[in-house]
Amino acid sequence: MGCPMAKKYWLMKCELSSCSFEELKTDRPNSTGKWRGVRNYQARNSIRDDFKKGDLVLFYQSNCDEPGVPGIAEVVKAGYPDPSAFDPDHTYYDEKSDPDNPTWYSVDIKWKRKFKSLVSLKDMKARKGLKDMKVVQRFQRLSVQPVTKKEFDTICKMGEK
DNA sequence: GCCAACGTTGGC
DNA sequence: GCCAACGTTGGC
Repeated sequence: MGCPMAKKYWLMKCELSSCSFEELKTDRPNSTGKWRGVRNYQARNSIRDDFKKGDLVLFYQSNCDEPGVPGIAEVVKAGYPDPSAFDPDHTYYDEKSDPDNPTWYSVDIKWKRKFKSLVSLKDMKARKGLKDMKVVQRFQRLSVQPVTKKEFDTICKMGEK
């Protein structure tokens, strides 16, 4: 364990229709959104094991005219069981998830900063230093992806232009 | 709205 | 435990 307090960086995808970056800021108590309904094991593992309070998140919007990253959010609460999996009335209910040994996990993220301009997927693809990012690769559907500090910084710089 | 990729499901 | 079928994702 070299540096246990080191911040981690993430990219989280969200469909524009279900939660825009603006909504996170203005429509959520304390500008904090509860990330529910992740039903993918790889993403689950990241959320359960690797997310830490204070980690920074690139908020990526998919399924819209201009897919891209409008800004940054911060992890405020990490790796707790996803309550929606235990609620039979909820869209994301999963009868196989046991409250004593939950299958699915949640994370809370807080709106932090909006870029001057959207960093679009197109721009990210055009940038050589970002070509290893999962999100620029075609058919990469994983909704929670780790990002390096360098990639994170590059995107911040692009957004502040 | 098309369609490629890929995760999940379920029959065997 | 293989693998075909099916559903979902998401850029275009």
